[in-house]
Amino acid sequence: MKLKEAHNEFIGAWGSLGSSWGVNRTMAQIHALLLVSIEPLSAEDIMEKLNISRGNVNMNVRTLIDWGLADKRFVTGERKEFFVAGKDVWGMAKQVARERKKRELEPLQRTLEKLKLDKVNTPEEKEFQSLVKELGQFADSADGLLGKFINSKKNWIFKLASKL
Amino acid sequence: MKLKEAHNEFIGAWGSLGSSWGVNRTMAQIHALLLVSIEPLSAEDIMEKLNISRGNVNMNVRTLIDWGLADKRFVTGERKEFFVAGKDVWGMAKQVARERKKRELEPLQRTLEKLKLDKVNTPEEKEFQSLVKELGQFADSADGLLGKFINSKKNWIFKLASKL
DNA sequence: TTATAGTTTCAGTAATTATTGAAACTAAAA
DNA sequence: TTTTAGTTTCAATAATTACTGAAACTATAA
Repeated sequence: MKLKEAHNEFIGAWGSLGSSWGVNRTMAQIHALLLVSIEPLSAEDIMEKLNISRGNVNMNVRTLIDWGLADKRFVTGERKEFFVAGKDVWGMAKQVARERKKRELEPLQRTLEKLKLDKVNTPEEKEFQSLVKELGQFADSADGLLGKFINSKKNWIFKLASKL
Repeated sequence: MKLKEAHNEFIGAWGSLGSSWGVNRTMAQIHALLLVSIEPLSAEDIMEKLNISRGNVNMNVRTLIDWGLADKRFVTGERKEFFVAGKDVWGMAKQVARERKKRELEPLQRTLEKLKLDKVNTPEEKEFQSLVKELGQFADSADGLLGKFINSKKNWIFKLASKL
């Protein structure tokens, strides 16, 4: 496979995977494009290569920056902004985990927290209470585990995987 | 908080959380409704309580069954089908993990597998190759870890979380 | 058989989410 | 200042995804 071809495959795949990972297609494609580019790219470069509008590039690049997956880069002698993606897969995975923890796990925990019944007498009330409690315990463990992951050093996951 | 109120909160929350968990809102709401019901519910019960159409109930209940999150239940003396959700949070989490592994991780692994370059000479080619390799290693570890989780016994996650 | 109760499918429609493109904005340089 | 290069925002529109409702189907009972 030629490099160009592989790049395109990769960008396409990353884009369509993005949707199942909770990231929109364009954002994922821009990320992929930045990942495979050695040189920083300008908004225009991205517009051209992916055939998308300036507004779209702007919004999604901003989100990538918010997620910590890309950075602005000023190139000497150039007035416009350029962008690069962090090439460190480990750091990338941690950033994604951090975002998902925030968007998926934490709202669940907050909601469960609120669901306290006035009284717990009937079997239905008891069952509900224990459901909420179990879900809460589970969410807390998952949260703790993700937290460890996010603050871990490189290779943690490898070590962990081999330890089990 | 009254039981009814708590039920509604829970159903609403589970539904809106569903979307960020990659499950559509109705499917998540049906799941929540079944979770809080002691009695098995018929398609009609679900239609009424959630104000949705028969077709919608049917499709989403089927998906819940496919995911292993709900089961058909025949009630003696009744001709129609009733549905229940597994109340075991642990089993539920494993099912969700299994689905997400299938939908999110495995396609990534398959794609990365294909991205082999003919030759690796230029710095760009080298960088691309190492990116793909790193992603692959990472995906494999994550896959392994999830696999362990899916086949694990209850409390594995608690033990794991406390071990770290 | 035919009637009846219940389930499934799917074309059309509605709701949601992503994208465009042009106008408003900001800042550097002439 | 004014001009020019570049960035950001957002209303309008397109694309995607979910839902409805009615018709087709299946199975039991009269």
